Amino acid sequence: MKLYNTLTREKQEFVPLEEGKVKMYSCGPTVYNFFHIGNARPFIIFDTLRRYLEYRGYKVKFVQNFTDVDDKMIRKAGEEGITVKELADRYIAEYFTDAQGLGIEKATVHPRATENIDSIIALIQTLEEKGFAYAVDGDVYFATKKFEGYGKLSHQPLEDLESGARIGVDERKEDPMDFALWKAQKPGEPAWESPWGMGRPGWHIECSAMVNKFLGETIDIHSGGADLVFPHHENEIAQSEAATGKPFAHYWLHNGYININNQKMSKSLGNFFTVREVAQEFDYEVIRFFMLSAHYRNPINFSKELMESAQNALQRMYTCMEHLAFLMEKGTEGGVRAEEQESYDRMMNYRRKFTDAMDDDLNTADAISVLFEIVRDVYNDTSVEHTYSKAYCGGILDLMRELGGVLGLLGQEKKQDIPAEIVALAQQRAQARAEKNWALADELRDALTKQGYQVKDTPQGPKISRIEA
RNA sequence: GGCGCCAUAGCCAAGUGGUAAGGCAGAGCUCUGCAACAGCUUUAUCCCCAGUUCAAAUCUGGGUGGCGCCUCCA
Repeated sequence: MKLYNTLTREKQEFVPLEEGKVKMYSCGPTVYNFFHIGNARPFIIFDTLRRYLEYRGYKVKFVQNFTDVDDKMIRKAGEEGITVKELADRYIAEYFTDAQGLGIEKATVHPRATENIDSIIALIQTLEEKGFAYAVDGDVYFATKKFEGYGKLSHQPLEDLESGARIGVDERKEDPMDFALWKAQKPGEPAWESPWGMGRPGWHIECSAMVNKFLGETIDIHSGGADLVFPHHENEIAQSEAATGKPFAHYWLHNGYININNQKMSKSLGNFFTVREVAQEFDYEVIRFFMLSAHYRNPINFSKELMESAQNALQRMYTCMEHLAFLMEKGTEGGVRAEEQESYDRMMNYRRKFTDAMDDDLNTADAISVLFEIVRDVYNDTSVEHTYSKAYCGGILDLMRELGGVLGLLGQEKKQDIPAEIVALAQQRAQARAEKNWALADELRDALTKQGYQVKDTPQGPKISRIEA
């Protein structure tokens, strides 16, 4: 499998540190609000990477943190008149609601910054002892000039970063590029005891500390949004490698942005959508499908039209699965028949095409197109008028579930619970139709509609479904 | 100023040296009591110019047009 590594700027064959195992860390959300669709992209992408690695047989240890104390948290908690912890608890719960909807599996560990203060302090102390950090008035800063590799991820020499810096220079810092590891407490802020007095961790240090605590000094894959390359990930490398003297992460993966009308999504432009609000109009799965329908490193636009397009595309897959399920139900026992074998083998070969796509830097767009090729082949090779073996139909259906499952899709084959009286009405209508009593049939359909159900006469017989509000 | 990305049909989007995947929408057709569903068919020479090559969307150079990072940010 090849992965594009931001560190080397090329696609590289993935070789884990330890055979058969993968240690992976992804930067999680700051839990001060519902997460938006821009946040959702890395969650979905790297969940998919994790699923694929597991599909390939790797044992994956995946860690994703929650940043549960920072300036935004403190401000929001103040606005709402609750504690930072209450705010964090609330939005961590909301995170899991949306994440579950999106088919994002729980990480092996979801550490919270505030529950790992000890590790954070220990790491800062190590940096201080080794001369990479200095304390000023209860703040502690990382001395970027002391770390030789600074800039290797963003491929920018320190001088260039400095000359481009637009930040207001804090006079107490030895260098404009130095960043805070520990921040002294300000009145009313949550704080923890430390060798430098009461305070709280800076943003970057928590990831370094938690990677080290839960995964070790060197990990395989570190991922996040493209905007984290600098300064966040650059700083993580500096902190971790300065402390351990060892490589921090072998592969750095970054996903592209989501834009709204080619504009970056941002609060100041007011053009952002939370996953929660989009999910009111579209299924969570549509959001996931949309995210995976382009390569993860490309920027993508978000719009209602594109979501509708994704919704219809996804429906095509489910319809095909229903078609297969119908054929299977009336299928014959025993194995795949001789006359089905060629078709069956051809279908199974798509598995290889699918993994080839995924092996190529997680080309989910191509992988999805393979699924559609299967759909087309299914319709070419089968018809509701014929009978096939259960093994043949079921085999293809399972293949679609298997490959869809790798993408975290196609797991929603819904069996709607239709009340018995509704089913009875539909049966009466079917009877009326059989007797060509169209008037009665239409009357019964109206009755069903009144009760909130619609019936469609498909080649597989009448299909009842609840009318969505 | 430094570093980088992108430009493929109405829309979305793969492909990155061998003669343009896939999806959505549209159109036509099949099916059909009606309605709806569903299926099939169908739509491009790849931003422009020059070059390398037997062969380029794919490589090189030059344009043009978008965008991002360098500041909290997924």
